Amino acid sequence: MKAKKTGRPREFDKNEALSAAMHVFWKQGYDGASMRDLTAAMNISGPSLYGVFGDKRQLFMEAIDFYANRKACKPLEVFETEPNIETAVQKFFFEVIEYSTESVSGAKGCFLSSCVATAAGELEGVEELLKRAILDTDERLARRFELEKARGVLPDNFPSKIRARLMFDLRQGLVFRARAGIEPKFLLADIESNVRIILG
Amino acid sequence: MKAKKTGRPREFDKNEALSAAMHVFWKQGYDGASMRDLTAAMNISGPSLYGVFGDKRQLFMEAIDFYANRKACKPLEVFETEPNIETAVQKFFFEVIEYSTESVSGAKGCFLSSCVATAAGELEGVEELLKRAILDTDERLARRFELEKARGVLPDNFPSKIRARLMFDLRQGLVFRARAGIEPKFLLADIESNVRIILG
DNA sequence: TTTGTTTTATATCAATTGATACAAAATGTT
DNA sequence: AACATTTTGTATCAATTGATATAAAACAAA
Repeated sequence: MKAKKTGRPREFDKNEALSAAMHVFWKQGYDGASMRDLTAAMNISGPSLYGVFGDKRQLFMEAIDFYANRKACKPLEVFETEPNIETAVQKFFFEVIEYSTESVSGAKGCFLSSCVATAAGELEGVEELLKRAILDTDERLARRFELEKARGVLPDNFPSKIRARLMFDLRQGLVFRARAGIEPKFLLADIESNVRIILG
Repeated sequence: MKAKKTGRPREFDKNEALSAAMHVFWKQGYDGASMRDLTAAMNISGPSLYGVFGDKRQLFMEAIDFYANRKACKPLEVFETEPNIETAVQKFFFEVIEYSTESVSGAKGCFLSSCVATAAGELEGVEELLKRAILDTDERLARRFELEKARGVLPDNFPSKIRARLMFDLRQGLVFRARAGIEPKFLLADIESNVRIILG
């Protein structure tokens, strides 16, 4: 698959560098993240960055793709693997709160909503990537609901697509509040009512 | 109230300038909006801007205050004045979709979520302003529900606060989707189900 | 008119921005 | 060994950034 290349071998892992870059963007925004901030966090030199990623915009686009397609967002993963649907919805929200409030990397909220959404206003091509990420997520969520309908757990008239969008939008509210510094305990308090709204 | 001042009179309206600045921030983000972008849109010179607002950060903070406290956000206004509660909720979402998708100023989405939320990650004092704006909105929404309970329109056990947060979070989902370029017709399609979820 | 005060306009500052030129270093190929 | 290719590190570029110095302009008070 990966052709052995000639020339001096790269001394860093591309995905690790991408992840580091994503967290800088996540915390500081696209314009707020300088190339020096980025190279420092990625632990590579300027020319190395440009050599691999092209320029700042392309690095950003790859970071979005990394987040949306490669990283395997944990809330979604949990939602798809937890056997019981009610628990799955619970855990989904729990994981959302977990990752949007942990300030280990200093980046609160959600990469898509706190960073990519802002950049969508001025950076060519970003809006389309964001739109695709949203619609894909809607569909992944709906797919699980459909599965539960087929298994007879959810009623036949369960509106999977509407509830999937609802679930995603509620997530949006959570990460927004997290970004604003509202404490996790307040966010956790609404999980149960959210679950009832989505499944009920 | 406003003492007559000596010296050369100001040649521009502060609120108009603030509104213009807000729309630039809205579209381009805090870091993406240069002082030159701002002065051009506000139609004032650099030194005038600094003379009145101090610096870029203070201008931004005033823009947030302008949006949250002075501007009288139209969706909220409509929600509070429409007599019928069901229609009020409908119109609230309709207005949200209206202002977040109209690209007259080129700024889609919501100022708070597409711009302020990003800046909250790095600009001192912004997170607190954002938090206050969210909690205040929660309360304004809940107040209307409480009013309807007192009037006997909503049942006594109606969970006003929870539904207020739910309503605000659904709004968050809408403006996020709007920012991503999802067409208004798709957003409008979910209004009815949103209304039923909030009041039902 | 004179004085004091505030705003305006021009011009420009030092610092930071995204991005490169260049040569040395490290590999595969011949 | 000699060559081609790719990456790395240093040093630096022109352009843009947020912010000012300066003096003329426009007002009120004396």
